[in-house]
Amino acid sequence: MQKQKMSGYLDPFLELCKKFDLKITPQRCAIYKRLMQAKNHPTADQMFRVVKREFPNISFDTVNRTLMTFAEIGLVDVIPTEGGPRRFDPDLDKHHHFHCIHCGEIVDFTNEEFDNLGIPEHILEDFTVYSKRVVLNGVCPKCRKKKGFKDRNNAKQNKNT
Amino acid sequence: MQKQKMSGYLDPFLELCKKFDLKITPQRCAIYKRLMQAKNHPTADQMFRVVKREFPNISFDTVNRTLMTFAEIGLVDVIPTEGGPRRFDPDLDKHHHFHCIHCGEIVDFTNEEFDNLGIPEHILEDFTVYSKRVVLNGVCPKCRKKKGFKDRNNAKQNKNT
DNA sequence: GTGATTGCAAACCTTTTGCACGCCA
DNA sequence: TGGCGTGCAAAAGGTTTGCAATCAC
Repeated sequence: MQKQKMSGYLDPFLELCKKFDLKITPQRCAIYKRLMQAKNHPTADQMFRVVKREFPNISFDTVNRTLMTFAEIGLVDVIPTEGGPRRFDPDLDKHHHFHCIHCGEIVDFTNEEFDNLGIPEHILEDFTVYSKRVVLNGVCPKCRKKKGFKDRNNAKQNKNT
Repeated sequence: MQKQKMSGYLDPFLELCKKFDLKITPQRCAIYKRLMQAKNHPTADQMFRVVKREFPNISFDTVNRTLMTFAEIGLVDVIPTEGGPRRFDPDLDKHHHFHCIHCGEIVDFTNEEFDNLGIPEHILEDFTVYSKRVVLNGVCPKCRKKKGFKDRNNAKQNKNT
């Protein structure tokens, strides 16, 4: 009966599995379920810890491999990061990223102007484009407030005062 | 005399070092020099191999740490990647990235419309923005041509024919 | 002279790979 | 039943850290 109650939100997942000839396993279902609830671009390890709570026997590899599989079939996005562990983005709606070069945090934001950007013709001729995103780099509010924060554009401010 | 000949292109680098109280070491100069000649977003390891040719004693760590230092002072960009080694972008001019989800290649392109995008007011209020970049995700021409390439939007195309 | 920088080595973290067993279709 | 998927373990790859020696200022 659990299965029937859950079938609703699992539908798009089941469909996609069928489409790509992926077997429907309890592990994959659990990972999908938690993924849809996830906020803030979880890493494979974070997902592992969450899923492990209701699926104690699951291995990290399964979670990691499953997430990669999900990425391949377009169920999640893999977020480019600057060196740290891979991050997955379950939010497939249009949104953009602000990346803090200080703490590494990635903050989502939405913006219609960015959404409506056209993709240049000469790109479309040669490339198949799946997604488009504006990425801002800088310093987030939290880091800006930190004592001793050195603004890149204001180096040696102390010396010049 | 070598030093005098080279002082020209090193000038902006020397200035920046002074600005941030960084000591000017032969290692840093060599890395900077090669970095400015680099194409295609080198990794720390690639930079290490190149610099090593004219500076056989240099260690990987020095190259890696120096590149991170350069990134901190805004001399290079760190390119977000999806899992592989960190990549550095010495091209600070406005440009945008196409990322191939198949081979991982990052292709630069320029686009005026993208360059002229404004940054939303509500972002500017809370965040300090250093750079803005449009990132496209998809499949590059090389991968598209590969035999057996599966279009994400056309799974099971063989079965449906 | 002094503190930043370098080179070396080990530690650490994450991802990848190989393989036997088990489960879904 | 057959083959994909899982779990375990080891390996690989890349980055970070600690420290002593060295070098720029």
